[in-house]
Amino acid sequence: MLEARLEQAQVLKRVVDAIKDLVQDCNFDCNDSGIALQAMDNSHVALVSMMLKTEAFSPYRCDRNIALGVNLTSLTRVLRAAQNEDILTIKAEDAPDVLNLVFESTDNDRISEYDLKLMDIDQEHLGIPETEYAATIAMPSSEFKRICTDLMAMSDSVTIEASKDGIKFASTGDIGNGAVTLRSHTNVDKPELNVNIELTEPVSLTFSLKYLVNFCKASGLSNQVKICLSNEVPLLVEYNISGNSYLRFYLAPKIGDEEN
Amino acid sequence: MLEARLEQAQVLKRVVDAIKDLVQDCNFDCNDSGIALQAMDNSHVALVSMMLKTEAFSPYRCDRNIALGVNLTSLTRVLRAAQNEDILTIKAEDAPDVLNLVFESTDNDRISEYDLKLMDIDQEHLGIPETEYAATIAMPSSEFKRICTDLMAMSDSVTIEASKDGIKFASTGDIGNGAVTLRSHTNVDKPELNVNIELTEPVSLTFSLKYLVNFCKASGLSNQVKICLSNEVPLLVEYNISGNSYLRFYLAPKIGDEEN
DNA sequence: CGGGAATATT
DNA sequence: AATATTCCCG
Repeated sequence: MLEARLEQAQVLKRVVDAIKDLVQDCNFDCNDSGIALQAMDNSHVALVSMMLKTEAFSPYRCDRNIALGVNLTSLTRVLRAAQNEDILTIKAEDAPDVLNLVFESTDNDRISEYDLKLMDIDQEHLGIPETEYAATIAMPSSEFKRICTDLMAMSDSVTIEASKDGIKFASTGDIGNGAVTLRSHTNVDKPELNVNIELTEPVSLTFSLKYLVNFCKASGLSNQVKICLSNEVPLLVEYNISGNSYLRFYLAPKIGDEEN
Repeated sequence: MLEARLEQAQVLKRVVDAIKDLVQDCNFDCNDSGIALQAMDNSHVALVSMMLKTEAFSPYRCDRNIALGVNLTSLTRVLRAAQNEDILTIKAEDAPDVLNLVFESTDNDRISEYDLKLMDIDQEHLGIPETEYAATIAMPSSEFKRICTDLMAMSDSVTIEASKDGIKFASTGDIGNGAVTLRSHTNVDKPELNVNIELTEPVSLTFSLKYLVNFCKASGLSNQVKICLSNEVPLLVEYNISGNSYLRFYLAPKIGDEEN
């Protein structure tokens, strides 16, 4: 059986909220190293990869590998009933029909318990190759969110250009064009504001802003976001969750002249 | 060429926000004394007049007269990308296709740069006669805003009556009627709360509240608002911006029995 | 003063 | 349901 206790229900709420518009149904793959999720969006342009390691839970117990096939819309509905500060325990049998979620409020004596029906989902197994990226940018997640929503006002696409001078997000649209440029920046007092750019070669790629804005729903998970780019390869946007856990989004670049 | 640096992007954000629902497209007329804007609303009931003198900028440079024809909805979209505390520099060539806006964040190393496409707009040149008003009222802009929104709950119109006793805003509607009366009032400690009434003869005029509520979006520009009235003449509502700069709204009175 | 959250609205 | 606005916290 599976039993995993999450100190902050918020973490799962945010994860699910950030991916529910991309993926309708998906498996939560549970084993003795934690809970993983991988799924492509309907149009097969974006890929979501979540890993919640055992350390994210206390305690964590998973006797054998289970795939929990969940409808994310239903899960969202259930999670809406959890306060952000609630303690969330998820449980499932070894061959489960339902996923059991228990919310305990920290302050008052309320316990909410939900059973969510599970479904069988075909595993389209997704091998994600480890890539050495030409450019790796770490920046405040709020800043990335701001840039994406701001540029969304100009266009559907953004060209991300990483060079030794910095990283430039640029969009061109009907009413004009816009660009935001960031330089590496280290703030000793507030490391969460750091902008760090590591570059082996210059990169310039164009992406759909709609997807990027969607990814940014995960901003609450972490102060910082990591953006990895290489030519001809999907962009990686990564939010770290306590410890080695993470929520990653991959997005294929637009090619050719789509970049208007 | 034009190059004008505004210490606080907020000022332009607020100006544009206050007029964008009245005017869709208008010229920013730039010359060596500053940047001016005059436009009537679609129904030709209200007139907006903005003047940003050179002193509002540092530095300010304008080699020759330029009319920058701007779609205010597009400009609003671009300005939304500016933080209130950003330093805003606007630039244009002598015969420009685009207006260039640069936002520099004060703290971190972000530079956002936007080009907004310009359009040709026919100058309907508006001579605004200098008027000696029968009544001139200065009051806190927040107070004026409150009165207008409160009375909006009763009616579409407000009758403003200035007499030696004070100024009275009165509305009559289906559910009843309401009136707010202010007297001159000097507060030594907090001059921004002053109410000052200067009167050469009593005045009573009726105006559309919808427009007045709209004008009040400019309240953030100044603690005080100046309201000038004369019989048979448009109302003037003026917000001062640092120095001699201002945002003025003119509104024709309702006539006859429309005043319900 | 700015950002996030909660709320009201379309 | 998504967005715009307002309130409150950091």
